Amino acid sequence: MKYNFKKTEKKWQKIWRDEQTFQSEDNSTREKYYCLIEFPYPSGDGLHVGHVRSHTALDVIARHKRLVGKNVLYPIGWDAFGLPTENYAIKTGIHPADATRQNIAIFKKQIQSLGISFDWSREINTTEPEYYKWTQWIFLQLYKKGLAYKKAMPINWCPSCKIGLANEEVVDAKCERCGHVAERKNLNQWLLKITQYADRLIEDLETVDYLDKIKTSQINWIGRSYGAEIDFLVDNSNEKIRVYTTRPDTIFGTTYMVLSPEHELVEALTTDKQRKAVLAYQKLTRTKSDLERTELAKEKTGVWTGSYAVNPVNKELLPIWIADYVLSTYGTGAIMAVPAHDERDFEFAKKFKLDIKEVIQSEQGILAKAYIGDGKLINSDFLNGLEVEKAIEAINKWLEDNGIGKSAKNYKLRDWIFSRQHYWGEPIPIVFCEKCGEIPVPEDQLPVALPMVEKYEPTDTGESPLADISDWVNTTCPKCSGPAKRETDTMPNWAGSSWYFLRYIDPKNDQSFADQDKLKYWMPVDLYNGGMEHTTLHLLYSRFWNKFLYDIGVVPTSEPYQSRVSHGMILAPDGEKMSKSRGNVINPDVIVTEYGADVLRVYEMFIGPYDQAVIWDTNGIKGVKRFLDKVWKFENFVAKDSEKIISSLQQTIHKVTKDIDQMHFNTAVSSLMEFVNEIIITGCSQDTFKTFLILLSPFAPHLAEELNQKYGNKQYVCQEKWPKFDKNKIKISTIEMPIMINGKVRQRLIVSPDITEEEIKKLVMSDEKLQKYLISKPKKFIFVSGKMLSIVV
RNA sequence: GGGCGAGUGGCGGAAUUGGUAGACGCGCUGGACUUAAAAUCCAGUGACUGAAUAAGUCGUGCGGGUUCAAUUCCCGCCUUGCCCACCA
Repeated sequence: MKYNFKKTEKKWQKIWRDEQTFQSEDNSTREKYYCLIEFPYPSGDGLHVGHVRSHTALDVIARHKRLVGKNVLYPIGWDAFGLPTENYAIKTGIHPADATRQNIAIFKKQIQSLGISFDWSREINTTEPEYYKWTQWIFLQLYKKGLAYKKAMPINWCPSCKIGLANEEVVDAKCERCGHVAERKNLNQWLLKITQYADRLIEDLETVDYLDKIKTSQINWIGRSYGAEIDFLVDNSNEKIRVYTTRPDTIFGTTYMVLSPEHELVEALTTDKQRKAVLAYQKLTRTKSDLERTELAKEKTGVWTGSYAVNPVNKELLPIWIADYVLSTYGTGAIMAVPAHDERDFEFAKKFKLDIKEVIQSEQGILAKAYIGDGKLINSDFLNGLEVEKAIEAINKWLEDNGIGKSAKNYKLRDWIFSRQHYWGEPIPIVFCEKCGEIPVPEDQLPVALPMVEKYEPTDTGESPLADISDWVNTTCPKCSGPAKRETDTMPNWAGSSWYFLRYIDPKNDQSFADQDKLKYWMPVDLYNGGMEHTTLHLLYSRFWNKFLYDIGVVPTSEPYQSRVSHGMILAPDGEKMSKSRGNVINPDVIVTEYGADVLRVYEMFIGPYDQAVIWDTNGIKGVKRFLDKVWKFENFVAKDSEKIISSLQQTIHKVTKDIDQMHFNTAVSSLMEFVNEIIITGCSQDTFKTFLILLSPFAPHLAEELNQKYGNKQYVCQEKWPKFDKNKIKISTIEMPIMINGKVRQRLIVSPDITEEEIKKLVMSDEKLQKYLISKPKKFIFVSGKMLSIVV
């Protein structure tokens, strides 16, 4: 009888749903296992085969953990605020809330057709007031602790999306969303002080188990460096310039100073003679987009202010320049330039014919390029003869003793720009009162709900569309009850996803974001999977929020995720990224309809190493279908298993268990295939076949359940016990042992696996084929028990 | 320019405390079944020499090295993917 996958898959999905088979227990004495998949953004495009890959992979793990007796939490929800939905609303007039609802319904149906064992009773949605009430609540806690503040600042501005962008959202100087070149614009923005957590975000990585490349990318993004801050007095003036440098040891090599064009001292330091040039340069850099600045990076530009600074160590006069290769947002926005030992300074000095003074001994001629390596200090007075490391210690002490500077550290990480001038996001719960100023909305008035509107178009002024809704904007001050206005900025996409893993633990709680006892039981997340594209930002932001919540005593662990893994992308058959515009998208629904969910699941697990990018191959699906058909049609049952089958079963148990643990799903599937190929030939007992069905069930749950039932098991496969590997049951009577002569395999002998060296030598000496190689006397035997024999003649 | 990773049959890929390279799957070739096709089943399938299921040579990006033995370890290159790029 042919396997009716459509009927069977529907049948089991209904049973699982009706009986709530995969619901996690909150008050359990069993050991917990929390596995988390990044919740999808319910876009209008529907589910992607990439979603299927990661959701299935963690489903295999979740199902396996249940079978070994763990209380598993494997939840799903929707990260539904965001620009695409808002843009869709602008285009079609459909309210974002309606569009979101529709998209979620589609995603949900698609995911459910795959038989993923999510606990649907915990489904969450970041756009529901019951959810974002708590996102706003967390913001208020940050605000209370002084970690949220408003500041006028130049932001990256996308003139196409009409939205402020965080540094992280500017890619190649372009808007991450639409690709339009980003500009600079001054706006009042909310910021979160993530920089205050920079050190802990680096150091606590030692306590978690992430892939090394993920840890590295977190560390690089934070970009901590150690150096010194040094004050340089300005000649004929009371002003002083503070610089940050990682190489204070080279201070005697300073030949000029550079301020960023935006630096606050520029105006005071500019002489009348230079004023015109300086103003022109400032204007030029202001209008330059980031892209132009990047593209022109090779060519250094700058202008002299007309002033000089005094080098504190030797009183030399140093001309003060402004140049846009010095960034206003990093360090102090000013540098001491040491062209002999810094590539950028060298380039600048060459172009403007400034002095180059060598202070580190090197073999190379300094005229060709800057020397940035180690060596002994020269031309540096009291530092002469010291190695770089020692010299840094010495100069730091000198600076401190003389009150001129001190050692310091710096980060590339900036505070997180948290404002967005858009409609479809969480309103920031702050009001502005004419009398009382900036007032947080009291917690009992949360959520500050998004008002229903007809128009979502962002304004050209940069204000949020919410600013146009006077009914909503005008409110009363929670403190004095006088007239007040609401904050009209909304939160970025990253807000709701920064804490969703906590909400799954207690999704219906209306007293707090989650119950403390439940949090203590479930946290931290044991396994977190997501794409590489989120390993810097989302991971950093959510770790920051969790640490903050830990500090105020409302979550039990400092780190939210015990381990983090990432999946590779699925590329289209042409080797390109799947995209609508290329027309090479594979729709998972089509595969499910044609072959069934189990085939799609097993195929995606078999397609290649989980952490690597793979190319979709429609032919590969046929192979998986053949495999599952063979399992369905299997009927070569025998009363008693052969020794060979008993051993093979144990080896398969061992391999599949190990591979699931290590996320080597492709080789787990291939060992299941090998086992089936074997029992088709030799036959196996029904018990052995049932054990095999348990091994298969995480990958092809519907088929495994159906066959399990067919062979009379009342209990579902998903409620069985995972078989235990028993090494003692493996009995191998003979092996093929290769005999190597001078490094080449010349013969293979069938022998017992525990043959001794003496016995195998005897066999070799009497072997006909080997005689011609053994005419000259063997010098050396290397015998690896149970593996091989190597002979040197 | 910097950081991390990857290069194995016609294709996706397997194998690393150094120990039979090419598991498993696709594709391909031949055969069985069929009026025919699809599906299914059986056999074969790294390259080369060879009538050969005799024997042998070569073979894991390229060039060296260590070793009885290297896809695996070391040195030097090439190619390619991803991430970050004026961070003082």
